[in-house]
Amino acid sequence: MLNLDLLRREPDRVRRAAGRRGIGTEFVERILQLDRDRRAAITAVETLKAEKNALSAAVAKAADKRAAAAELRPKITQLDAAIRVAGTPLPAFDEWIAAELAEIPNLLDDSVPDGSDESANRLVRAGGTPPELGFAAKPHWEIGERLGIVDVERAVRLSGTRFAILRGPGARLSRALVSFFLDRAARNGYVEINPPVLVARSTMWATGQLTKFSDQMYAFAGDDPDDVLYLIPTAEVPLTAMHRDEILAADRLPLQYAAYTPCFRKEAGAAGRDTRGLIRMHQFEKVELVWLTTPQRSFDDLETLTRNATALYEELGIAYRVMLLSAGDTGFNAAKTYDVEAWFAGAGAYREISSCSNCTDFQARRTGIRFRPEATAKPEFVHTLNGSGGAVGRTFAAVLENYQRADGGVTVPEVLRPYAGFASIEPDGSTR
RNA sequence: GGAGAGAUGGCGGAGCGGUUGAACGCGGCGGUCUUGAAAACCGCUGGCCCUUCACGGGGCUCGUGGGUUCGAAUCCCACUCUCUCCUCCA
Repeated sequence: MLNLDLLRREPDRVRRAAGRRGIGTEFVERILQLDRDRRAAITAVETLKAEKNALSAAVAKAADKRAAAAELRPKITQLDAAIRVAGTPLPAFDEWIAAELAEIPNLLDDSVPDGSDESANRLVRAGGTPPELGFAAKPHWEIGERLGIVDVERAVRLSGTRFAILRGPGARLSRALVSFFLDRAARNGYVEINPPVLVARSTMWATGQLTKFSDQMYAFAGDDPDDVLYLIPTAEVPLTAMHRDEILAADRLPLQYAAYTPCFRKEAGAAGRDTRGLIRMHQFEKVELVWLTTPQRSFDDLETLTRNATALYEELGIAYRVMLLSAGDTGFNAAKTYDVEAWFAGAGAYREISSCSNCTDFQARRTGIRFRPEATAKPEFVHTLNGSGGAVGRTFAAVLENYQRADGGVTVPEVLRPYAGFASIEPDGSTR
């Protein structure tokens, strides 16, 4: 949610940002007008209330309270009526303004390049080199099925499309990735969290997901319509909302959290995209990294977070590149986003594997997470960052594609061997 | 699912319906003392909103929403949440 104060002070800045994202700017004047009307109403109500309070105080001070009260009653009755009339439009103003404000995406950072879509994303850096396989690379689903470690057919029987079963060494390799990711997160100072994956509606709203992923989320309706629980589309939701409505001590910042969770997305609107393989699932696992930090350092922290993500692929020996998303491609909550893309030999392309964003104070304002810069200072909103520190399914797929051998077997990247307990998956599905 | 208890500031914990936005303690900040620190002592210390260049002024806020009253943290109603016990369960 944007700061109304900012919109009052720098409406042009808000208009410019909205323009860069390719959305209309009429809302700015609409909100400013509502805000003017609202403030006029507040002033009117409060003047009347002050008058009334003064009368009550006079009663409290009077020697004969009963008599004083009786004498002032008509005047107070009159004021009550005036207060009611003057205050009537207030809740409506608040609602309208909040509703308008809730629909505005975050302001973009100046470093975000112009552009309406991913074609304008800017390459920031790249690491590693795609492997020279010397034979026709297969897509991961073919490798996985041939080895008997990925079973899509039976998963479809259980749950429908966009589900997969990992089996034997496949399941084990996947678990090895999880341990590897979590160990690296711990090494980088993240506190591991095991959060609920089912959260209340208010939590979803607070983290800005109801606008962003509203048609993406699975929900369980209870008997009561308000009694709804959502399956998280990312652990960003519980990790960020954990400190909801808190005022954090400045010396506790930054807080760094890592959580390994399943994630659930309907993938509405992705019909026909990535229908094969493990890239786009209704249920997938990842390790999510979240920072709660200060405005002074949040953009530096975004660099650190992004490096935490890319370091994983360096260790795994998988080529990657970092893209700075253009204005039009940057998500609702984010002021700036880097996508980390890993090389997929079977696809012969880089595919998104982590998305690291600085949401500045945008989510914190909705979530009510603040900190006190100095012991005596007023609380300020924290800045929140999030990014995946290991997408399990996609990385699993990338390992199969980049480490496939001519004979159909797969070599396990060095760093994963201690976790997996084997160094390769042989063509017959055995491990070695 | 059944029964009971409770919700007050960063934390703990008081609070006859009337200058109580809230005693007291802890914590935090500032000061005195000290070479420095500790201890001791003194002072300050919730949040949100409107208004003001500023000083300041005003309003709201004791889980949430209503009600009674000239006046509610204190009385009434509803809701939400938390805790304890029982039941069930990985």
